[in-house]
Amino acid sequence: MTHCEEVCRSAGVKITHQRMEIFRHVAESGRHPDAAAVFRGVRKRLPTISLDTVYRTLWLLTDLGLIRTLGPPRERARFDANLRRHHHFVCRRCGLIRDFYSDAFDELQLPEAVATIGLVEMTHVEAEGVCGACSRKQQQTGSKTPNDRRRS
Amino acid sequence: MTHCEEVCRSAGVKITHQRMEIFRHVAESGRHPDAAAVFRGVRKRLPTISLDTVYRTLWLLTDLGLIRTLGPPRERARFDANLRRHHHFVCRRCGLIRDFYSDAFDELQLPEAVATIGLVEMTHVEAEGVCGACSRKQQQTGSKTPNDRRRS
DNA sequence: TTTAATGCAAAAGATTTGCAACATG
DNA sequence: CATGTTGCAAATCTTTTGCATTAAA
Repeated sequence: MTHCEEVCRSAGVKITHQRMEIFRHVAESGRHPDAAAVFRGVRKRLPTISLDTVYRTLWLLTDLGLIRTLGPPRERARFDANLRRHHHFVCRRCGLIRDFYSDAFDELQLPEAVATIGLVEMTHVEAEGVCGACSRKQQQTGSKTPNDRRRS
Repeated sequence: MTHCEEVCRSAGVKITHQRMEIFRHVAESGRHPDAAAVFRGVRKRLPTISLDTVYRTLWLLTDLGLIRTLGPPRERARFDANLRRHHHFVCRRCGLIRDFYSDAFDELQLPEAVATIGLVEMTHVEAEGVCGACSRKQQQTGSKTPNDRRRS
């Protein structure tokens, strides 16, 4: 939080109420919100904030290195203020992402073949599955035809 | 390809020209195209195909288990016809995704803490970096102000 | 021929941009 | 007070849906 202010100051970027609340929301919610989720959260404290300010600020904080994005660039981004090395659990049903840690994973050696694709800057493990909440909720209502399942 | 036809047939799903071309494009392009990319590719052979057919078909093929999606659900999906267990290299600049294989990664043991989050169905490693093409192209033009970098 | 699938057009979402009003330093 | 930032509205882009037409079985 203070770190955020320092970085902004030394980058010559103004410290506004909006920016601080947006950073705080990403940092405090252990979740990995997308822009819309940040907007909903921040609006509770700053009811007049606009969605475009949220977008602009999230990308600004990313450029300042205060937060990072998850997933490939140019896609609906999720933001993460956890800069420690970590790994992700991703829920297939609801998209929830939670961090976890593993020294073993941190020490993984990439196969040489990867070097031919590009220069790897970091690696992390994605564990896909169904989160507790989702597996409690939907106990498989039994969809017969394939199309039933499309984008709930 | 024939496998695709068999699965469609036994699911009572009609085998159309569009469906076969869409599957072929995802399967043959080693890339992991999103819907728009599939549309562009398939349009070369089927100039009258519509984007919504591409969307509907991609989700249908996913439901049939013929392809799978990458990334969290409900977000701009990328599709992958490689059903072998594999891992991904993701380019930070252009979003390119390439598969690679590693027995060591396949044998990873998850820390127990993950079990409290949810039920893991599979894990894979994401290696982030810059692909060959991108590192050749942009040799850092030297952006000073942070905002220069926003969504190239 | 019957039913499912397609293509079109419009609707619904998500994200970005131009500009006048406003707040920070 | 000067400039960078915000909020609004409109523009773009992505994805989904309703419906008449077409094609597969």
